[in-house]
Amino acid sequence: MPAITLPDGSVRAFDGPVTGTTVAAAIGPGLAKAALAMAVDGKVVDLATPIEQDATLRFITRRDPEALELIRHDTAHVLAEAVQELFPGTQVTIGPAIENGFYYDFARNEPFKPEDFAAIEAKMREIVARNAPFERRVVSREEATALFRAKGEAYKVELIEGLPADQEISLYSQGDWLDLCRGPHMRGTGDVGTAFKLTKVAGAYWRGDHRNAMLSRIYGTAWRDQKELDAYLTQVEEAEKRDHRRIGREMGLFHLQEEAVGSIFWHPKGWRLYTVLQDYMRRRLEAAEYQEVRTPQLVDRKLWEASGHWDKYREHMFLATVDDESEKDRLLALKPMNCPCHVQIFNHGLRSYRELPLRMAEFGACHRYEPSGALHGIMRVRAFTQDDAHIFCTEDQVAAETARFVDLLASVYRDLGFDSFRVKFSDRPAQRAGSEESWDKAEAGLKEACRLAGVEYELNPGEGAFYGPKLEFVLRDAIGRDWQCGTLQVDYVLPDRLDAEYVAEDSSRKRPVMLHRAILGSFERFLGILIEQHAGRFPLWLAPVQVVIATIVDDAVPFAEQAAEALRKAGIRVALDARNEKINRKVPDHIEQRVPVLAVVGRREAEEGSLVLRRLPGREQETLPLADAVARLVAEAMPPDLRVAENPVSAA
RNA sequence: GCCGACAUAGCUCAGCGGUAGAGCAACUGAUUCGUAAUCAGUAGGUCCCCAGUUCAAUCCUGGGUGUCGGCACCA
Repeated sequence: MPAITLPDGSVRAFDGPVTGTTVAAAIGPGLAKAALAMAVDGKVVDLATPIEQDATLRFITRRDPEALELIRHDTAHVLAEAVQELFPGTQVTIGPAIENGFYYDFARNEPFKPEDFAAIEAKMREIVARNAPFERRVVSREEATALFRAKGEAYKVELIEGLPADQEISLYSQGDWLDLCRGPHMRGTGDVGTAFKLTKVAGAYWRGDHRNAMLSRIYGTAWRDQKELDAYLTQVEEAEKRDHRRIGREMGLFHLQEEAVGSIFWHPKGWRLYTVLQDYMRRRLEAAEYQEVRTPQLVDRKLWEASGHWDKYREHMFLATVDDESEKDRLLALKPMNCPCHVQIFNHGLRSYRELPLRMAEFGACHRYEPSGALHGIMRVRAFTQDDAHIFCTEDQVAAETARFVDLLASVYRDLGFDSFRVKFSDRPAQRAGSEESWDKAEAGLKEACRLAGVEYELNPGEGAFYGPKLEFVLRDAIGRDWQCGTLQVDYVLPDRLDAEYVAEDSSRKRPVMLHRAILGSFERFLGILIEQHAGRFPLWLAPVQVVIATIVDDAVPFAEQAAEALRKAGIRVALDARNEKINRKVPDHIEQRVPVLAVVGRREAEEGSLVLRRLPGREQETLPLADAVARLVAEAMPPDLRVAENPVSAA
């Protein structure tokens, strides 16, 4: 006699087990029509699932948040049926709902092509129109295996065999077609609707393992209705407009070419942006009591053998030799990391415990031979510069240094326009250096440090560095994408391998602990993120060109030059546009170039010695005497770390 | 690295088995103009590279390189 509690608190009793379909019908025809699935005691299940005991029940309609996942999952099933109807012999594997859509992986000798989409989508619409009910059936393991084996679905057989012994095996059919699936599903294929679109094909390894067969994956997007689909497609277009590669080209920041794959040619404007960021970081590090160093690019393999890189990461390292008989036995490697070199500086001379914690920073230029398929604009390159530092400290200092670092990192992110970040804790990976005891110690130490620093994290098992556990700091950008930037890694291994030591208070020799840490990660990657975050319209203090002075007539040029000089002397990055073009033309040109401030000078301004300031792409403008304009812009362009506090503490 | 697509002027793109075209940009000239693209003219190409097929290849075939979308990788 189940008593069913509805979201409004009302209770309905039934004589025996009832399905959601029955309950919905009992409540009203409108609901019966709208209910796609239901949440029983919070768990989403098919509407046709019998409810046998007292429960709370909530119906899921198209407007509920859960509907999207159901729609997408069902669309994946419809896709799979369509594909098997059109391309006999294709095997199905898995097809989950994902953010914004779904995919389905198929095993087929010939991969699908985008040209196939039109036919597949047409068939999908046909299947949706059939509105075959999704019917769930629980079968025995043997029955399921035999069924899929008979259909020649080797991957499904493998999936079934991999399921835990106690797991129920369910099949979902839609008309004549059927799939191994956990569910839940909506009532029938008609509930999918028509707001879906196949978006791309891609290869994907079976079970995500590169040693396995390559499957053919079809991606799609699916929404409640056409309006949502259109909105999504528009949003994708907008995201493309922020692509750092596109903006980099449009603003003339950098370029890439095949003679230096994975390395960036920074153009003057791009390099200005880079150095502005670097100058800022340098000030922050100095204020946080780091000492900056610079270490070699080319280092003998001996050091990499000692550090352990030669063993574990040789295939990612660029090697260099000299074509000279006397050098024939020397093999150099471009550094992929800075840490071994920093230990060399630490080791140069006897260190005292009094020097710890010793924070050694370097804007370290590194080279790594990344797989060709991983390269992506300036975000994933083979030559990059880390805002790297290593903190040599005692075990007791790890917690305080972690807290200190997290404070610095949070403040830097805030200054750069990112208000929140997530922290992931990555523990020991399969391939690693160091003893189990040292890993136990390092992991426990870092967790304790997080606790003391008040850092909340999510666990990221098996993703630590080969020498130690790490914290990863993940930023979310303006359009909701996540970027892993900062990192903090605890390392007991490298000091040992490279024999770092200091003289302790009791005059014994002790090993320091090393904390590897970065805030931006790499300048290249971070600048890519920053470009996309701001869509190229940087805050004034970061903009490569802060002000353009645009003239209206030639008579205004001498004063415009004078004004440019005044701004330049005041530290403003200014350019003069004295082209023989109308102001009507200059305005859109500089909007496209994402110049933050346009200063217009016509005959009138030249005569009275003023500037008309206009914040692009806005339309408002104000006229100021030159000196006032300079003062105003200087104040506004001040980097956040140099700004005078809003409410300065008065001197005692 | 793997699967697929793509590579034509600085940029965006069109084109065709008979050695290429537009718009914008560039350059020259005219215009001196008041806030979202002034007018006219000129110049600009190894059609990614290397082979092959063909009387003839930018186009067809094969190989390579790079880029793009995924997958895998990311110390």
